[in-house]
Amino acid sequence: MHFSAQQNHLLMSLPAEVQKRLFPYLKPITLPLGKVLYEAGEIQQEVFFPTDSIISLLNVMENGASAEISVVGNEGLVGVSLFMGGESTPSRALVQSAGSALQLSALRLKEEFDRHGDLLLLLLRYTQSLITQMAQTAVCNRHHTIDQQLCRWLLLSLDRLPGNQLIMTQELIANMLGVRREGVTDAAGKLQKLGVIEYHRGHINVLDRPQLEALCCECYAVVKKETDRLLPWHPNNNSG
Amino acid sequence: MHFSAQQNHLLMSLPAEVQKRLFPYLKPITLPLGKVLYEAGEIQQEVFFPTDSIISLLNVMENGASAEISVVGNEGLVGVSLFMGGESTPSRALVQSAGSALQLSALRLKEEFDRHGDLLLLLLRYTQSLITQMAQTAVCNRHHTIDQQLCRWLLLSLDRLPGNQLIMTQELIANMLGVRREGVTDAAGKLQKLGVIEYHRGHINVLDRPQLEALCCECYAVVKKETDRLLPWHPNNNSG
DNA sequence: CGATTTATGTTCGATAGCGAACCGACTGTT
DNA sequence: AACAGTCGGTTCGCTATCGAACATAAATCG
Repeated sequence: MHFSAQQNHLLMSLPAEVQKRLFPYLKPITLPLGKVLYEAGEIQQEVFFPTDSIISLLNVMENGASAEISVVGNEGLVGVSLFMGGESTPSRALVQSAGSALQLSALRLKEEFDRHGDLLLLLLRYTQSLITQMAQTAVCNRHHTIDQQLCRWLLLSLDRLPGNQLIMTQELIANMLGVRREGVTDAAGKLQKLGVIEYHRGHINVLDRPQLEALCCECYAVVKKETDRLLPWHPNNNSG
Repeated sequence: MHFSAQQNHLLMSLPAEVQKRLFPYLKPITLPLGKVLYEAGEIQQEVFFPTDSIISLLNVMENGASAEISVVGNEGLVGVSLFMGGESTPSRALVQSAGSALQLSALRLKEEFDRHGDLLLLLLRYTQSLITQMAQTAVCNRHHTIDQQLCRWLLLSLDRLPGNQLIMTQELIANMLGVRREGVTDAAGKLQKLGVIEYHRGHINVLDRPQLEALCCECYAVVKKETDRLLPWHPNNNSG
């Protein structure tokens, strides 16, 4: 295995045979914060398997207001519309946490997908977990306070990061949640007073994850439970 | 063709060969308002192709509050998790407008799906259009007023109905949108004053659809445009 | 027919979040 | 060391929506 220790769960779940075919075409890339992997409506030429980066899928409105509809980390891939058949989507994919990813051309992905083997089954299940996340985001946007949503968002990010620190300003979080920056300042202030997090100029440390989960709405748990069900993470432990 | 004139677009788009295989197994059923096609988390045994009914996919929260995440009419099918691989989903499918549908057993659907032919391609594209709808619902919930959302909801329903009338109380609409009934009363009252709609105890008549579209947020158009792109509706006009 | 249920209308106060403006403090640069 | 830019904190008034309670009229049913 010639890639870094931080790997992508989807890729690692595949049988050795599929890996052998795909891995030569995976191109490691680094993704800086804020990079746009694809714009709404743009024909996508590649998919991206994050390894230690986090990508947000955002819907952007005419007036520029935005809202995150799902998050992708090393449990998934960016670009499902390629194999779903649409080739593009009305959302934007934005790097939310800098890091690395493995890039694969649309051509190679489809070649393997069209073999109708393990990759197809895996990617369809992954897509269903994305659907779950979007649906729950819709509900959360309707019913929950900024405070709760911030907790959800922190937990989703934390799950996709190695440590307890996020590099993320309140302004950026506000864009993701589709709320004002002041609203995030307020919510984050409360969490800091409670000792749940600690932050300083774009660095957020989560100090008490259990309490964060307690303060969160049910949406995080619903998504997590369903994702774990759909994608029980068992690396295909082939050493070859 | 031995079914009623009102047909399902997905089924009609399939090549004659696939239709020949599937149609013998389609079971016509009638769906009364309020019927639950499946409950959250329940293993699904059938999929449903609405012909002149409308089904809402709802996420229901612990406290009973709900929100519609997408709508399915004769352009689609209910039960994507069957072929996506999850077998169940955390949402509920509820009959929003009484009518008919064609029911197909999971077994038969999967049999055809696993041939990796036209049905697979079609259903994946349809699933992508569902994803679009959910994503836009999330954004709409975040950024738009009840007034705008009611317009969106009316348009989505109208597109899936033959005439201009909806059988639907304000209470039920409120459940779909995840808002209070009073909010819907208010919004509907405004639309009636403007002469856009006319309603009376559970019956809503849309009088001025162009104006309804003008009052609506962009979300309706985004979803419609993308759905038309993904599923250009060309019936396979075989007379056999 | 009268009684009950259902659908809609109205009001009241409370509150979450918005938009705009402004400040101060920290950071990195030259 | 001075500066500009970034990040976070605070304030004000405003509006959409909520929660609750109650009113009215139409539909349904005994």
